[in-house]
Amino acid sequence: MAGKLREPLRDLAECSLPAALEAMGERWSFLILRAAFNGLHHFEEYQSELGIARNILANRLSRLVKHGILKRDALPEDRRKIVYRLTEKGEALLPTMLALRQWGERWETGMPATPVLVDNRDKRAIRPITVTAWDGRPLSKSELHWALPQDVVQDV
Amino acid sequence: MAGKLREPLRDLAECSLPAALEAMGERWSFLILRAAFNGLHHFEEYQSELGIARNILANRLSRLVKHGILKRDALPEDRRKIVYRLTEKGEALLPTMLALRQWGERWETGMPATPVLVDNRDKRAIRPITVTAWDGRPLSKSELHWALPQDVVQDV
DNA sequence: CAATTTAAGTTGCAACTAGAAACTTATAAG
DNA sequence: CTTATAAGTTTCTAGTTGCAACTTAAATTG
Repeated sequence: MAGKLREPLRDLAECSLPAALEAMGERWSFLILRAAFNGLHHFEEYQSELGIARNILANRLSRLVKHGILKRDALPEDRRKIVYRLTEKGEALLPTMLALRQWGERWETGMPATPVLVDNRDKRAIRPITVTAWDGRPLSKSELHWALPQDVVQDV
Repeated sequence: MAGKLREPLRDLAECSLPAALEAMGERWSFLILRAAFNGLHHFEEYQSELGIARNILANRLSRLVKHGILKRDALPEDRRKIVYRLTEKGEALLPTMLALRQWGERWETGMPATPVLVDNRDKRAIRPITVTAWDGRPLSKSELHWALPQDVVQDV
């Protein structure tokens, strides 16, 4: 049975992927989030940098805020200026965003990553996002199978 | 400068993330891909399992085929039956899909993963998808910064 | 082999969503 | 107190989604 990569799915709808997509919305949400990871904070910055329509941007920002991915605050020194900042929940999307970007690099654009994300300690680029074993080994599809939680060896 | 997670972006449009999203399309494409990872292969399987409209399904499948994420073949023994199978490029989306699903588990549904992906060798669940250092250490946001490729210590 | 069933789509049409551009509102600066 | 700026909202058109019914080609049944 090992090596067969088929999830024993009861109900595809009862899964966290649709829930995640519900929160993210779609295409523009990913691009807004990416811009947020890159330090953009203001409506006009997103608008001019992404070239998104203002109404769609307003809609997506409020959706992301509603889902707790971004938080919205007016600056005390100039209350016209609204700062959008990633919450902890929003920052937790970094692996997803990087995985998707790396896939695009490898399979769509063929471009090497630039700029790259670097580990402060050893000053080396991060390792590509992969599925890894408990001990850190990268795993390929043939080394994996799906199982129910109760059938899995528990962490220590 | 360390600890500042801001990508020095020249042009947000020249990035692999939009390219990846262009290939994926949107919400339904993720859900179709997920179903494909779970061993679904036929039009009617996707249709009844996902509850997607037939025209949208046809549209998304042909988009995924056009982008080389799925391949489409008629079975020799019954040429009515079309099999959609993940290509190597499609399988390369597994880390992205898992990362997004894990995020949904942690931050949206709160449900523990079930079923889980297991390493054939040690029979343990895979480690959550994270950003990892060259040597396999998981890295948090504060341990990372963006840099240009030429400024990064090269692999060996 | 004609009549029926099945798998995989298409087509038609109403409802919804995206997008460009002009307009509004609240605050701040001169 | 007039003008400028940031962040939206409105309006209107064009495109997309989704349901239901229809088509097409291949297989199965009588």
